[in-house]
Amino acid sequence: MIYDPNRGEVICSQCGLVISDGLVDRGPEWRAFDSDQREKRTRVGAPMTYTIHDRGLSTMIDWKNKDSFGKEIPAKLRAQIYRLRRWQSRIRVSDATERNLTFALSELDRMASHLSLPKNLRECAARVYRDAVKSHLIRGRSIEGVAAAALYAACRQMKIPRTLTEISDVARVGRKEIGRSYRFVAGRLNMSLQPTNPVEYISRFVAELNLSPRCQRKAVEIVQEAAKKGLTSGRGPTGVAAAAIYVASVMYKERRTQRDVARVAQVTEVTVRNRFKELIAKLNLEIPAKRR
DNA sequence: AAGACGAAAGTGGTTGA
DNA sequence: TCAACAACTTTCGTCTT
Repeated sequence: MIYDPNRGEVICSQCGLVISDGLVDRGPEWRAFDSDQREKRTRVGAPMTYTIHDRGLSTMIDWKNKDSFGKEIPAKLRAQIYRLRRWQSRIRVSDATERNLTFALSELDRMASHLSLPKNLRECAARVYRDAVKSHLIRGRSIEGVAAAALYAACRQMKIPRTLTEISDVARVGRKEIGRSYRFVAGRLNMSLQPTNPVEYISRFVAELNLSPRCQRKAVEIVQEAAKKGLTSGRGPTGVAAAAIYVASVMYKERRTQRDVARVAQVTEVTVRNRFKELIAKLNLEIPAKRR
């Protein structure tokens, strides 16, 4: 058997069969030209991240009383290590702004977890929050509010939009305040704040309603047609998405009630109806006669 | 009985003077 | 800064399936 570290494969030396691949190379990522270099260049630490207040660059001292070889630390040194740990944690979150940042980022992570948002989204939100702090935009606003706003902004930037209502459900502040903070922060940071495309919502809503993929495709198509006729401008994107999905569900005889569609889109039935009426009027769509 | 429909009054935010 | 305005919501009554 031969181990090929460049490919991460274990290969049978007789026949060339790949026995196992995708192995993690645990060696150093540097090339070493002599034994001296090989000893110095070892693995580096964890990647930098925006979601930890010091970007994950500070030292951490483990709570275990083991040294780096896994051996027990003699009792004589325990007290010293203990003091070092105390100082380390004090230094890590030294002043008030650091503490606030720590709190905001943990809050950000809590909310993102509740909404099961991907990690890169959290990084993005953390970056937005840091920018807001740097530009002194938190003054007069609650940390929770700005954190929630940063999350909302990140969702829109990453094209994985969540509604303000969804954010406020997991936030500790009301929807109004989040909206206000968002507009303020996004404006001052001149982020690209284009209105959300209803299409971005469709896949999520469709999934929640257990509708077929072709139904989803139809809904997207309807929204695009509606956009051409100016039926989307000025309207709430969730309402438009909801109506399109409703129409598509009826067309393909997978009908969901207006109430259900309205619920997942977090709008009222009335709004779904109004958008629905506009769609069938201006798009001359034919709804298969009241039959299922 | 549940769903669809529509009218009327209220809310929060934008716009234009 | 204030009033007009459009979109959306809430509530409620009526009609349809």
